Amino acid sequence: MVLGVQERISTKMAMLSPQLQRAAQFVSENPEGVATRSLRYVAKLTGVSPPTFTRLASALGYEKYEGLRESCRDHIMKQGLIFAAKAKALQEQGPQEEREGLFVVRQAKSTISNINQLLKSVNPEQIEVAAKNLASARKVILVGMMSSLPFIEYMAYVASMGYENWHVLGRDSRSDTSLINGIGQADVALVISKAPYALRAIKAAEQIQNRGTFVIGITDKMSSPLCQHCDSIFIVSTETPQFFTSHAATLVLIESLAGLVVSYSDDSVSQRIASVEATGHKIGDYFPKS
Amino acid sequence: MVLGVQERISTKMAMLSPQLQRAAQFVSENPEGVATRSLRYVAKLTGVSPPTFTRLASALGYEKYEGLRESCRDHIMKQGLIFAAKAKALQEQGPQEEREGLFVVRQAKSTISNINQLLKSVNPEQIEVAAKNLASARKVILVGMMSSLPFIEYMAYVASMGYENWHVLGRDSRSDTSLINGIGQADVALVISKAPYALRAIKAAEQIQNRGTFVIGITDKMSSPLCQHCDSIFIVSTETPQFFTSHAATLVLIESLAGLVVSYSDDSVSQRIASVEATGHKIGDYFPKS
DNA sequence: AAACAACTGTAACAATTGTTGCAATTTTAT
DNA sequence: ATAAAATTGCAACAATTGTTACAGTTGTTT
Repeated sequence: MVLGVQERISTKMAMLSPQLQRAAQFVSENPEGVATRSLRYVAKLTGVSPPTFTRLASALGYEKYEGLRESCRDHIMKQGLIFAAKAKALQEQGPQEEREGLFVVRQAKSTISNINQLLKSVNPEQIEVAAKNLASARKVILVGMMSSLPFIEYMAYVASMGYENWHVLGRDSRSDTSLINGIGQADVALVISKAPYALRAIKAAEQIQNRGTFVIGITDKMSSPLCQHCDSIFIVSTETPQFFTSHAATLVLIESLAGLVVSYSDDSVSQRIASVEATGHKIGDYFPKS
Repeated sequence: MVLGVQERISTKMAMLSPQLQRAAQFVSENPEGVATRSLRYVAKLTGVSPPTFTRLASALGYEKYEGLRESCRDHIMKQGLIFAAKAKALQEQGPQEEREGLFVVRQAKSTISNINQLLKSVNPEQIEVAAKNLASARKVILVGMMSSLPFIEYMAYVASMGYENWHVLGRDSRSDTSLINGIGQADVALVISKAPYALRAIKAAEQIQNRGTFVIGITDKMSSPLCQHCDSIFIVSTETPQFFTSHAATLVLIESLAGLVVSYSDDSVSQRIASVEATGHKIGDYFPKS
């Protein structure tokens, strides 16, 4: 079988010179451009000299540049065919269709619809207020169990780059009690709970609120037991035609919150974020030069 | 508004000379060909002399042949944007981009665009194959560090309801080594790594692949260092206008994968999922009557 | 520190491109 | 039937294309 452009690039990318990598990345991201425009034009667009692309072609195992271009043509033709099938699938949308290949399309569709619903139902001001609260809190408690825990941990990870006072509750039960005992009115909690609602998350929200702490909740329905223990509640749908529920729309809200929190913080926070990443590079946590 | 190729052809087709009609028909049926190949090549394919196409261009109201070609390029690009039409509905939100209250909207917009790109670029068959591999693997190793870890853990959580042979690598470094040593050709690994790429994730993928294990990768660019250590790679964009990157589109892919894996499993798996949840209710993990 | 190899842009190149003038052919009008 | 008009392909053209040899630069090794 003949290899496609993308395969060739992903295999050989590592052993290419800097400029060739730059060219390769462009080809990988704009195969239509390579297929439809001239070498010189593409070179100018990439900010690389024309010969670089001739060299890239032979580095990828093509005899001439025309070979690479031919591969790009193939790529867009194939994509067009696959795409036609996807588009048709999207139109059909009949519930009788159990075709497995269109799984992603269905998932994507329901996610987009969930996101739209989030936008319609949510009050921008409410997000602002929540973000301001989180940014100015003495301590932030993040609560999430079961399927919600990963998203709480994602939030914690993002926050950990800029803040040191964000804590996750739910990782292990022993430390949880002491954490709850230490909080008060100056603190803020963010709780995520989706059906089926983890009892511990609801109980935790209740206890935290009883201590006078401001509780922000993210759940899936107004009828969720979480609602009654929150000072600010966000409803995000998790509906899918699939077996499992989808948390993608929730993630959009979380990412928005995280972004806003940073924007409400002092410069010291953004500086800390930058330095954390720089340190990571120095220590060798990250892959060099990307 | 500027007219497209197809419109121009359909309006003027009747008043064209025989040869020009022949050429026009070809253009109408193969706009990709016109966009990607040379005039002379297209002429030979159509069985018409080269000048005919130059004349067709001016007959259709283009200044030069390049104008016609440019129109064909547009036509190709448009195809990829059918899904993006959905996103257009969001843009009616207005151009007051600077307002902070629209943070969610911007986040939502870029997420939807990322999802669209996922649909465009991903091959349904490839997902099917990956899911089948995961479903039939002796052992599944999940790898993710830094910001990707929460999503790996989410996948692990979902899988844990139906399978017992899924393991997360990266929670602590000690158990990792022994885990890697125990794997072989019958196993499958799923690795997620986004820029900045965690060195440990890349190294892990490398080691795992060296042991003959099938490696499925999810990353953000073809130029990612993860690519070269994967047997199957998915590219999902994380672009946002914001400071942080967005993992929402990645989550859509993960959720699709998870759903497909279950659909490829025996009934025993779905039964197990049901019983796990039932047990959870009995033990009191979950909030009653939901 | 010197010698080496690898990388990359400049400039000249041969090939190929799109275009146009012209002549041969067909069509239309008288 | 004849002339005029329109259509079409051939061939020569200028422009642009992809390629290659060369030289300056870089970073590496001895």
